[in-house]
Amino acid sequence: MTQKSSESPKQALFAQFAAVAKAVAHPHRLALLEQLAQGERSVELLADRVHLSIANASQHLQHMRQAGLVSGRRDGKFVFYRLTDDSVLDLLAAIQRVAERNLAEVDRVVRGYFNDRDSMEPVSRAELLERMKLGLVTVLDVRPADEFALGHLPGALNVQLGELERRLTKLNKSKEIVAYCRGPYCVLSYEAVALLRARGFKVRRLQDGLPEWRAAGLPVETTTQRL
Amino acid sequence: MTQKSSESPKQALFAQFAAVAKAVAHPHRLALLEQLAQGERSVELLADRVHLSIANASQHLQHMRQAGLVSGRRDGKFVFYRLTDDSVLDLLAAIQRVAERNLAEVDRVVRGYFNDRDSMEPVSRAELLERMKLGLVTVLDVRPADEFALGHLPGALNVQLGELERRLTKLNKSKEIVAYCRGPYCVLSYEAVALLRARGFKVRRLQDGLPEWRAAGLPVETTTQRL
DNA sequence: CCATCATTCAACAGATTTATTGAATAATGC
DNA sequence: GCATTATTCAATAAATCTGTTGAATGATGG
Repeated sequence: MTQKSSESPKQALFAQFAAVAKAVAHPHRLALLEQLAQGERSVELLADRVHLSIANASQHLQHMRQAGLVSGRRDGKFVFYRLTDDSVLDLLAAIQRVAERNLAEVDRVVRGYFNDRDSMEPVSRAELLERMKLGLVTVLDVRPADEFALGHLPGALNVQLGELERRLTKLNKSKEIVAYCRGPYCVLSYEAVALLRARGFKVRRLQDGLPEWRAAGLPVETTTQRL
Repeated sequence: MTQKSSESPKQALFAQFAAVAKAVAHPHRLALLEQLAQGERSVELLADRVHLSIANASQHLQHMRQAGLVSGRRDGKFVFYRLTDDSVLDLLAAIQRVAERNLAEVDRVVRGYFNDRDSMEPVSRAELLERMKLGLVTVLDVRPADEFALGHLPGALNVQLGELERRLTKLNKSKEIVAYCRGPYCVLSYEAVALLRARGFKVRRLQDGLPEWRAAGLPVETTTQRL
């Protein structure tokens, strides 16, 4: 982590860039970052969500802090971590894109969710915006209620995965549904799409999650609006 | 590298994404990728440029191939590697951006090249295009001649770092100079800017390198045009 | 088919990373 | 001050990653 200044500047730069890459190169850390993409979180909550021991989560967070990916703020007994920058979201999205395009294995995993690969094409932000204006789509937010309450796409319905089946009848079968959830990594939306499609709905998922939507300066609602 | 299918799909995805990140999380591999961003290269040439043993370079390349970052093609005795996809360029650029924004250490290294930090602001592709049309800038390509011959920005001058000082007098001091070289990581352009600025020229560097320019679908010249 | 060259493979030691444990620090409320 | 809670630190063992070496493979040309 500490760099020798004896190296050539070029090598020193590469070493620094590699340090950034290393900081995201671990499944647990990616999971932590996905959580943090939703907003500030305490160490305890993060550890719980990602199923890590507190000490381990703390260690990973510190590692990422050293690399400049996250920063921590102490408030009373708690330390709240957050992403330092929107550029971190870009990085996560870039990793996902490379993985999706290049890795047969990701394909295999994703295919487990979908019968028909072609129709899993995600909807871009721009396309969704346009179709929302025309009233053509039902926007579905599949995140937990507390995250939804803190901000969601305008007019979105919040239905968690577990409740989805029960509430199916209330969904308009003629409108296309667009599901979204967290960051670039959220798998909930994949699962929701798979479930709804199996029931005959026309569903796609949003390319990115809420953090990217927010980062793009698009409108976010905070009022709860339930099915 | 090989993944247990016993994991939850979510964990499996994270593991795959982490594998991609790991594949770029090493200074030597970043150096190799920078070379590959210029175009196909044989293992031997890569090993030489990055100062690695052949076996070591081969190992790193295979590692990256497994992660889907590069792909190899055999032609006679040689194996030529190339980036599988433009999405890899995005990933490299994203890493650099995070590092530049967040890491004090990168700052320190870069500052070693520049006296005056504010004026090191890079020029965006769009801005450069516009100023090129208006004839306001001299575009300077500081890559080796062979790379230049294979493609460069329209009207660019090719002067390598070593020759730069000798050819100074032929540069128009009233026009702004924009220097560029390889990918997002190329340090040559930083050095060129530092040198020229020390001589009183008005210089900035292009935000990205040639690969990004090409990937954006912008025009590339192949005729050699010398100072 | 043999010699040569480019690349890959296999095996090993050395270095780095990770998860776990238990102790240390920091802030709070009584 | 003292007990409690949240987080960090330190030490350790297990796992993984790196670079080197020398041998194996694949392709070419005589």
